[in-house]
Amino acid sequence: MAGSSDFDAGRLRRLSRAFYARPVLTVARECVGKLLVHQSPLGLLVGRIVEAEAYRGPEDRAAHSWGGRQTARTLAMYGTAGHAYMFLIYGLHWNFNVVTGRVGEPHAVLIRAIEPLVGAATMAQSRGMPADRRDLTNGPGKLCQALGLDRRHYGLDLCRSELFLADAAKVPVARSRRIGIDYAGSWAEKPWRFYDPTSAYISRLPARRAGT
DNA sequence: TGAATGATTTACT
DNA sequence: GTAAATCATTCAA
Repeated sequence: MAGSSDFDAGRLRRLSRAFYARPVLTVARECVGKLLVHQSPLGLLVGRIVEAEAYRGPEDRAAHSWGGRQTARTLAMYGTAGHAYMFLIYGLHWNFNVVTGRVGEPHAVLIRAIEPLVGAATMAQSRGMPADRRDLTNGPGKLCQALGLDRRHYGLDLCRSELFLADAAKVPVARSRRIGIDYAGSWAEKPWRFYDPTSAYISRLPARRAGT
C-alpha cells in the first residue's frame, strides 16, 4: 500500500510479556488485528494478524500437548509466555505459535493468517507467486513460508528477538470452531478460532455447522 | 527398530 | 469436488 516503504521498525510498539502471560483464549482473541513483525535477513516483513486459534493442553484433545505430552517437540509450550512454538506438519509446512499463560501450562496460540503490510514483494518471492494474490499469506503454512519462518525460530523470545508482535488499532473479531482437527471429537466443536470478518485474507470461511 | 500419522497445501478431475 | 505429497514426531515392541 502507499507509504509502506516509510515503515520503520523502530516505530513499531513491541508487545510486552504481560500481553502473552494471560489466558490463552484472551490472547488468541486479542492477537487478531495485531502486527506480526520479522526483521528478516531479506528485510523488514510485517503482516496484520487476521486469524488465530487457541490450543489449551493438556486437556485439549486437539493440542500437541494433549494428555501432558512433554517432549523435545512440545517443550517450548511449557516454557515462558511470549516465546515462539514452531512445528512441522505433514512433513512440509512450518506453523507459528505463540506460547501463552504460565510456565508449566502448555497453552499456545496458532497464527493462521496475516495480511501483508510491509515487504509484500519479498514475501511473494519466498512464495514464488505475485504479491497481489490473496493466497500469499492466507494459511498457517503459507505465512511462515512468506515470512521465512522455520525451525531456526523455534523457542525465540518475542520480547527480545527479531521476531515479535506489535500493537495496532482494534478490529472487529468473529469466532468459529477450529480448522483441521476433526479427529479431536467434541474439542473440535469449541469456538476457539478468532478472525477479522472484514479481511480478504482469511484461510477459510467460517465452518458451517449442521442446523445453523 | 519399525509403523502410523498429522493444528496443510497444491494439483488435478 | 478428491487425492497425493512428504518426513519429523510419536508410540508400540
